[in-house]
Amino acid sequence: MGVSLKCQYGLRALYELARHWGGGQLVRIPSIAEAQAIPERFLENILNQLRGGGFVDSRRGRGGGFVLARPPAAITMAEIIKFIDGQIYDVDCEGEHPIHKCRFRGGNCVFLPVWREARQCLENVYAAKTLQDLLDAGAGGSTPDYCI
Amino acid sequence: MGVSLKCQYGLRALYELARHWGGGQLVRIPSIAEAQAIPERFLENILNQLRGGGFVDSRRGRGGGFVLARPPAAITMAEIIKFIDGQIYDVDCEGEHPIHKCRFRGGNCVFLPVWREARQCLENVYAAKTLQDLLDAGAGGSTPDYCI
DNA sequence: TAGTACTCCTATCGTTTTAATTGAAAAAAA
DNA sequence: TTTTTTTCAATTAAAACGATAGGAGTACTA
Repeated sequence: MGVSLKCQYGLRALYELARHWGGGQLVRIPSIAEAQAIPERFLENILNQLRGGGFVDSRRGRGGGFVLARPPAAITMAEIIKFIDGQIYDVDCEGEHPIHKCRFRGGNCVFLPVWREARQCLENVYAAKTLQDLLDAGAGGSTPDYCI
Repeated sequence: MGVSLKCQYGLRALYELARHWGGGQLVRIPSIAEAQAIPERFLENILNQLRGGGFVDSRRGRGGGFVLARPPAAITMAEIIKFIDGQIYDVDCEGEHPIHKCRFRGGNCVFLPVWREARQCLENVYAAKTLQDLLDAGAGGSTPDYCI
């Protein structure tokens, strides 16, 4: 009903990579998994998926690991959530259910504008938050951030 | 990831009842189900639940049916969604997963403020929309509104 | 060039949630 | 008493989600 746990894991993983962004240093899966409390094998899947989306690069073999493919300031939460969950907020008449396609009923749906407004609202929030912003927000804290 | 289908049905049903609000006239389940394209027996469950929440009143037997328990202007989408889905937007560190209780980690969670902002944003949107507002919005349309 | 430490890929599994169905039982009017 | 309607409780069906598993591939090291 909000952001899936998988997506939260993805965000946390990317945040962790952002923390090691300086110097292009590679971070290994077990390291990320431990730091952010993510099931290791599951994280593997997620990072793999993120790699396909151009969010991270990886190197195999000894000394391998993952790096952010772009600078933290160039990656927004909106992108990440859309990529992993498919969409930020999914309530629309253009859904799976044929009957809900009110787009084809003359545009008279009473709820459609509301869903649109809601979705837009969330998009604005998430589009305004880059990994760099999170990094800056976290810099003030004293203890490591194990939470999403 | 947004509003559950059940909840959308609930909203549509209440909207339909709002349309018949004048004169306190009772509306039968098959009538609502047909008008809003909702599975009849499923709608039964939903209306029953809404009855428990004080959203609708009902009368059994011949000539029975459902009525809105309060005027349309006194029912917001936020209330309805919270009642049926449990919450409007559920991404928080105070989740089921013990590790996510960052509330107890000194309040240093980087994501928590973002989730809060997102949730608040949605709440504002839905709290501002009463059934009466939807009614007004729908009044301009020419064809009946079968969509949520 | 063999070994080893890692990532990569794809498939599957189990649980939970959600959506929907079913079969009666109670109430109220005719 | 018969019909029409809601009410209640339980069950099934389907989908989404979270997680797991096994092996294949790649790069470094000695």
